[in-house]
Amino acid sequence: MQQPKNTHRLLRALAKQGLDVSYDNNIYTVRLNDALSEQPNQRQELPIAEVLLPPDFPIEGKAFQQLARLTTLAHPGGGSVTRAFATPDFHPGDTGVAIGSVIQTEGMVVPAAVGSDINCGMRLHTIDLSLADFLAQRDKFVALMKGDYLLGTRDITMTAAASRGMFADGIPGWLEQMTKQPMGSVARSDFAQLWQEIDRVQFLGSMCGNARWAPSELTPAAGLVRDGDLGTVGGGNHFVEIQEVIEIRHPRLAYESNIKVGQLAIAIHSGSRTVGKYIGGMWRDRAKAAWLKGCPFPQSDLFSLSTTTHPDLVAEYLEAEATAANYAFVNRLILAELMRLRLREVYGDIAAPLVCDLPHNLTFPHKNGWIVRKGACAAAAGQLLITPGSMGTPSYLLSGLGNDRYLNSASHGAGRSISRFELTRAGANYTESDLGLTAVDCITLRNERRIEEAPAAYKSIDRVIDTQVAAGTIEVVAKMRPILTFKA
DNA sequence: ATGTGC
Repeated sequence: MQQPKNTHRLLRALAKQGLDVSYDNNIYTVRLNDALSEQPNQRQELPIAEVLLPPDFPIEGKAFQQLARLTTLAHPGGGSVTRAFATPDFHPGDTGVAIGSVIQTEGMVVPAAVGSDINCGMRLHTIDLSLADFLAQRDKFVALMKGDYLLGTRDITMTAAASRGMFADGIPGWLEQMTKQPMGSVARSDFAQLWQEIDRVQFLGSMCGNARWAPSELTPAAGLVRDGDLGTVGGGNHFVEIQEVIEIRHPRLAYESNIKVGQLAIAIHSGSRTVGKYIGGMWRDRAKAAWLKGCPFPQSDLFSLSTTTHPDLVAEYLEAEATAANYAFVNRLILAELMRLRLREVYGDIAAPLVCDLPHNLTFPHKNGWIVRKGACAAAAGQLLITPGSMGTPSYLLSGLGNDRYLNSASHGAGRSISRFELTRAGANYTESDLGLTAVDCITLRNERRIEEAPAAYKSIDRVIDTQVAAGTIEVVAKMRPILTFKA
């Protein structure tokens, strides 16, 4: 495929900034000139970043710049990025890391690359309920959900032992204590079913028992803990949604997950809320404080921790990250549970089994080092993953193909094309129909949130998926359309 | 991402 003419000028502009970008068959290859590298003159050959992007997608210079910088990170005491890749939904990030970046590291971890939104991820359940039956009592359901999600009347109370179990061992640690002593909004949950569903939570096993590190502020020694964050979706592109399966493309995998055309589903996009912000922020600062004296700071402010010079801090960071990740796994479980309990209240004793739950913002162990996925899913062979569209557009259930060239990774969303700032700045006069909002059934208390996340602010999810199918990183299992969205 | 912010 030829590089389109309109990108020529942009590529030349990037070259002037020190970025050499070449294009071939949907793949942009990015190199940094030595002057812009984080380690000028220190490394013979810098790793190359590849970006999987359809030729007609807008090239965002800032995102390319951020990816290139991330790719050249190295620790003066040992450790470096060895490979990098970006998914088609990649776009600039606020903290110097483009969303959709994937880096492979050896001998170091990069807390600031994971950032605050530790274990942001997706969860999908099917619901045994027809669309007609759902819509018949939609308003009653919405009224109940407004209480849970938007007005904060939910009650997430647990023993200190359950809270400690959650941080240390995630869902199993929390369930063990909650099964003994059910309380709060989830007391009526079917705990036997929650135990059975644990196997469908991806990567949870690597977290269990790894989170020995938890700040005492988060883990009271005794008494009852009333958690204000658990069971809340959070802002930005986070949501809870009722969807309808509209297309099956992989019948066997769909069948194995109880997915049929016309099937309703619950999709949840949320993370570790303020716990991740607290732990991510703390470790960004700790990595900076531990930087070797006399060594120049990285221009990007992305400080790594080296296993050569600070093995104890690397281990402690991974434990801290697991602490927040476990919190996020339980948060998504509780969000699903609140939804499931409300559905049962309105529609009777309907089943809503878990299909999968997966992180897309985390440090994953890989060979002798790690793969950091910042807004990207693991896509090992046969692994289910979800790429949600923007508000009002379809989501995809996918299966990984284990494509090592692209670091076994896939997109986590459609990718923003218009910034939140641009959409809400004074003088911006977008109408609801300009933004594609008129046909979206979204329940939220603040209309600015709908505008910031409008369909028109995002790239085409269909193109994002098609590009990856063509590249051989994923196959499509099913496609879902949104029926009803809840946002904070 | 974050009860957002120098």
